[in-house]
Amino acid sequence: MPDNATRQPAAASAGMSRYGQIAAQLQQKIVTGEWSPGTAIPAESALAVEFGIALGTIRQAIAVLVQQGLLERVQGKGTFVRTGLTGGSSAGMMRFFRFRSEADADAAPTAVPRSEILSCRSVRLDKGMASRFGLEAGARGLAISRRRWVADTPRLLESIWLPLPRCAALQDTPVAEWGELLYPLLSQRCGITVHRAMDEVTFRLLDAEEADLLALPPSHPCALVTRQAFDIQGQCVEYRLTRGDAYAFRYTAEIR
Amino acid sequence: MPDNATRQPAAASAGMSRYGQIAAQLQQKIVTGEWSPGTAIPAESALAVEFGIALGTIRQAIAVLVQQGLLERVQGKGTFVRTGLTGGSSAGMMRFFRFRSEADADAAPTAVPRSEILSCRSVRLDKGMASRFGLEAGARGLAISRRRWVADTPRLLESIWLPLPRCAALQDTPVAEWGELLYPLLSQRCGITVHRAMDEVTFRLLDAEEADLLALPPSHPCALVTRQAFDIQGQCVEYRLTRGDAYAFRYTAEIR
DNA sequence: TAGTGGTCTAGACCACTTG
DNA sequence: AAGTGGTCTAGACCACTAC
Repeated sequence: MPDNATRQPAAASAGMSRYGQIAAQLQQKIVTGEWSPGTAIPAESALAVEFGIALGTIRQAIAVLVQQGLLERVQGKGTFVRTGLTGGSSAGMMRFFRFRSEADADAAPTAVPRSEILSCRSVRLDKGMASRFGLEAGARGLAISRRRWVADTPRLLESIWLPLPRCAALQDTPVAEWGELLYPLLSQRCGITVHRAMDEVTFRLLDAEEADLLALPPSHPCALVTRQAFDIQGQCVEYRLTRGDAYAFRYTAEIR
Repeated sequence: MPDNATRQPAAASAGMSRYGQIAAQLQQKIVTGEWSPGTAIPAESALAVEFGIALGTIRQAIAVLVQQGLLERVQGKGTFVRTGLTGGSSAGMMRFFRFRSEADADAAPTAVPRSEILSCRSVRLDKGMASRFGLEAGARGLAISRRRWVADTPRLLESIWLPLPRCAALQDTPVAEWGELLYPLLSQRCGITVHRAMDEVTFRLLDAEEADLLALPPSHPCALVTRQAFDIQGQCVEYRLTRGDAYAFRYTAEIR
């Protein structure tokens, strides 16, 4: 067996297992974009040769990144860098709400809501929002107001903030061409991959303007979902507030 | 290498990998109680000999059950059958609510609320509840009403149903000896291990009686958590409705 | 048919826990 | 010192996917 010390040049090998070090190196290739989302990484056998380790060890390293959601294995085809979140039913707001069309009682699983951009303008970010995006106080961002419809009824109200140098391309895109989902747009226009998001749910009453836009009575109760989305480097790329009828809120969680 | 056909007697080996079959057999030993919660299972080497397979294969089988939450590995000590849920902060209702004492603003992480049993009586279960518990229509169950306090303030109202032959031992235990948590009680008195639970959250308004018990105004908004808890065999062993002030509701979820 | 990941073996040595 | 799980090797064959 070759000597370990000659194999690990100067990496961050402090108390880390071999496959842990390899996993970190693979993660670097993904985060830096050397391996881009959707593409296949080299075969296990090739990587084993490249790193000078056994097949089982490179498999263990890959397993770590699969667990983290960075890679995806497909039998017979290869191992692929995962595409970011789409904002569809699994990651989108519809997993928090169950809206019924007025017609049928327990309707079909609700599809992606139609998006109506109410406003989109460049604003100066307050200190908290700027630091969230890793910008200096006073930096600018994009503030978007969006209303989402399900079957001819306004259902969700969203206030979205995006960091501005990164998302400038959105300003050059007519809102008519935005489509229904934000994340595919961020990917295509700004090269931003949303890899992870944190949602926090609380409860309050609608103010007069919100109630009007949602066609609900003033002071109607609403669920408020606060989302922070992060790219593959762990940088926050979106802050969003979503309001929807509290009586349509329905969320299921499994414990252990 | 020994012949495979001689090694797998008559198990459910239909299209299943070797470690998958072994995992199923280990799961049987846990579910049937041959290996009880909290105890160590035989060492990997012993199991490898017992099943006539390589160490790596038994490790893969164990990994499956660890992933399922049935086993827990501890380096240097052994592999243990996991103890059930406790209903503490990780699995309990406090992960849905953030109550503040009136004194200090952003207080310490709230501990387990004190439990006050309002009533506990044997009732006839309706058809839905009975079938949930795997009982025939008209079977009996235990209906418990419980109020939970955090620092001298009533905060949560719970209605709990339990299947009756299984939980009969609770009727012989004075409520003064119940303690603050239900699941340890179920474990000690009835031998029931709660292994998994499903929570569903919705919003509605408190009725007059509920509001009175929670010292809140009538028609105050509340979060309603509906829980079904299951034992290690997958049998439902608890149905619970929990109501708490909607303004204290706060839940965080990570996506991907 | 060639290439991929999936399964499995039979060893070895290491790190941690316990008596 | 003995026993446990954790890591790693260097092979083998199988199942699936593509061309």
